[in-house]
Amino acid sequence: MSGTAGAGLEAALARAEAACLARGAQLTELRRQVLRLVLASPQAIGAYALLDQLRAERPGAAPPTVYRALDFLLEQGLVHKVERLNAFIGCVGPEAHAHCGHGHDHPHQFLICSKCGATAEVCDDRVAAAVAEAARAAGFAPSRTTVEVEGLCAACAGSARQ
Amino acid sequence: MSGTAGAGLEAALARAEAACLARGAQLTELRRQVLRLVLASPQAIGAYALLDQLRAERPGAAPPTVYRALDFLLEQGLVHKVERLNAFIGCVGPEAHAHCGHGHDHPHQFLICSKCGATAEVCDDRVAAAVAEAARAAGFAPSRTTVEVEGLCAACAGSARQ
DNA sequence: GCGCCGGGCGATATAATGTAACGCCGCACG
DNA sequence: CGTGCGGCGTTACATTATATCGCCCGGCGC
Repeated sequence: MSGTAGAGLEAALARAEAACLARGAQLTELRRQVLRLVLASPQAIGAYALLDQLRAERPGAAPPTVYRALDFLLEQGLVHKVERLNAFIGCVGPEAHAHCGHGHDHPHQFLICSKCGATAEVCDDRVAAAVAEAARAAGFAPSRTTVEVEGLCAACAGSARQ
Repeated sequence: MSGTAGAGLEAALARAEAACLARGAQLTELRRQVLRLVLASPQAIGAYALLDQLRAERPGAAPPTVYRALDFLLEQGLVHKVERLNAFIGCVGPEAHAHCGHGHDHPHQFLICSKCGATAEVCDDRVAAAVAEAARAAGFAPSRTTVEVEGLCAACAGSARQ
């Protein structure tokens, strides 16, 4: 369900490069490698799984190596963290959201399948609006919002009698 | 902001007891102790902080001690986990929500103040509905939902220039 | 009574996730 | 040059969570 296939991956990396360039941020080789791994993963991937894969290209890699790269990618909105899974997932692409009027810090929600583990990112403005309004009603000034829904994805719900 | 004060704490424990009884679950002494500590905390509290406090009454306590109790309390809906903080917070009370038509697995959202750390639980049906609808639109069958908003609470936003 | 069984828990060990701190290196800038 | 700063290697450590084994105790059937 997730995971950016083949050529799409290269395109996504190119877009990421451009986005960073436009903002004066440097997508270094290490960061690009980590981003590639995250994007290539069909599911949300943990930092240490990422680390294992990274070591194929970069034998000396240690936890800080991958966490620093992830921090950068998170700041740039190129990946998101799925809190419920303590795992990371590539963002569909900030510019993919540009068309709906959002910047690189766009609102997003996750749908996490408890059966197959697939995690889909959706971008529903009504959810974002409802959350923002509920917060304001409580006198709260929101900065960042996490919405994660666990359940059964269409494929799993359809293909299985439980 | 959070934290069930004095007499309210005892009342909440009594209600928890009754809720468990009604469902055939046993609120043992250990579980009651842990619940009391969670409810008494003014903020969301980590498992290990809980463990430290628990050891005052129960010197031999170890991580599994507190995690097992927390698992039970989570299942019973007596506490919630705040994923962004890896911490736990007492539920306002399932029956406090009974009046708005929800069971012990009621929808809820958290407002987490980045300045003072206070975490407030709110229960907004419009948010829940928007999330449920967005999920259904994607062919997704939701079971459990996490909504956590980080930002500035009314007190911190009001009292501070920054 | 006696034995069995299951839940709750003590206790030890270990896994998984995340950070702090130090220092090197390369590069831009004066 | 020298100076500063960002990126990264490296070591050590902190924090969060789980696996496993085994005891005890209470209920239940015989």
